[in-house]
Amino acid sequence: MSGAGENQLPTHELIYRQLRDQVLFGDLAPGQAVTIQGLTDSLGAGMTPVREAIRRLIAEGALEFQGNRRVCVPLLSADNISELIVARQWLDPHLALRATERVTLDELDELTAMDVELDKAIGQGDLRAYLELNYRFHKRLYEIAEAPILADLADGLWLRFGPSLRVVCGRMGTQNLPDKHKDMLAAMHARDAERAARAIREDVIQGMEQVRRSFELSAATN
Amino acid sequence: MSGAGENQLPTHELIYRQLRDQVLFGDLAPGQAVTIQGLTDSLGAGMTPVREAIRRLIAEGALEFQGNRRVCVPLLSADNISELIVARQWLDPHLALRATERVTLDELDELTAMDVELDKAIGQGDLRAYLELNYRFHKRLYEIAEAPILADLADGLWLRFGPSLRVVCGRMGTQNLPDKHKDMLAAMHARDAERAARAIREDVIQGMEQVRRSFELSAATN
DNA sequence: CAATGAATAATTTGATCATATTCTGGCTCT
DNA sequence: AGAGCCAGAATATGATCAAATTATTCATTG
Repeated sequence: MSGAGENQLPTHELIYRQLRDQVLFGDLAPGQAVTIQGLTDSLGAGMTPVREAIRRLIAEGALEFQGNRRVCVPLLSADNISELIVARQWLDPHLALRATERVTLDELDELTAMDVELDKAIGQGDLRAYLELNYRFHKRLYEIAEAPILADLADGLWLRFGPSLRVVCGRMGTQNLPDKHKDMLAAMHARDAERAARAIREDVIQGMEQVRRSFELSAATN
Repeated sequence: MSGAGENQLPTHELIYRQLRDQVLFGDLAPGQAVTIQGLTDSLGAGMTPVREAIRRLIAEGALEFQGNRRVCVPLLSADNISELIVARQWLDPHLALRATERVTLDELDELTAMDVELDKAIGQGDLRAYLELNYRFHKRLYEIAEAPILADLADGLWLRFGPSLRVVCGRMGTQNLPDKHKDMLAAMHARDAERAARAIREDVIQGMEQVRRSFELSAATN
């Protein structure tokens, strides 16, 4: 068991992760078409792995299959956004509560370090870094909650609003981005699960309502 | 435009649906291995469509990828079951509440008819029919709620406990299966959304706790 | 005569399959 | 029991066929 020269992941897994990140961090715009042949070219892989990655992302709601045989990045409706808000408003606090009951001091340090990085990204106006770090912060929280099924559900929601989030943040700049993480980390330190859950709930609401407002604005101007 | 000889669905979609039903209604036992070549033989399709169907089901949590290149039907742990109970206890009542606000009289008749069929299946001890009708009843409710994302989440949970549910019901017989549907239908008729939500919550708890108890028993005897 | 529209041709893209290659797991032999 | 070999299954590629969208042409009309 060297652990060093371990086999690399299969191609379809790599393609999946690349495409997933592109959706999650808004490299693909909402409504944009995704073609198999386009990806075989741009990612330099055969069609079988690409097909599998696309099917997976469709199943997760990250991509949309359009009746005919076209695939695209979903364009959210106002109702969709409301649903996402409702779902996250329940899932995220629930997971934060569980995480507070289970978190170790090492993990708290880890989360704190991530939040420092996050602040740095906001300060530098680095949108991509903000999106990535913010996601990883929440994702780490899901893991600590030790509820793999609920974590899967919460994780899947990010894929659905990722593209829209990028658009919204691109318009508003990185200054007034939500970050209630400090409240939450303090609550976790104090082992006050209820307060941690409340803090996360506010973080979620603040971020998601921004998406909703931005959507309503763009709907009005169009 | 005859509309008669419309094009049949693509093979990968057909394979997906067949496999999905097999998982959902317990034709595949928990822990059972699922091989690509086995399916190409038994379903008479090429490997590409089979691969795509399997990836999709893995993404939905209906199948499990086991590190190496093996795939199997997931074996639930006690913690997994607790998570599923928590998730359904929130999702199903929420969707029932929305459905009550939107349901038409025709749809109520439709649900009532399904429940009659369900009673018939229970009376005849037809387990497969019970599982299928019970699923379709809840699924129809999800559709009526007009919340596609939340419905997707709820729908995905069925795939996770489908195999275990079959095992449990097989052990207990069809007599004391949960069916709080009559309470719920009455509440929907009266447009009492809160009561409908409570009824569904009891239905869910009753069914899922049975799974949990059965799991604990089998864990104790093993 | 210019412009619009339908019908058809051409190109692009998706779906499926057959085949080659690689890796895992079991079995045997020492 | 441990190392190496063998069988079988999964991964990945490219070719082939089918479908859909786009481009083009021609006829008809104002």
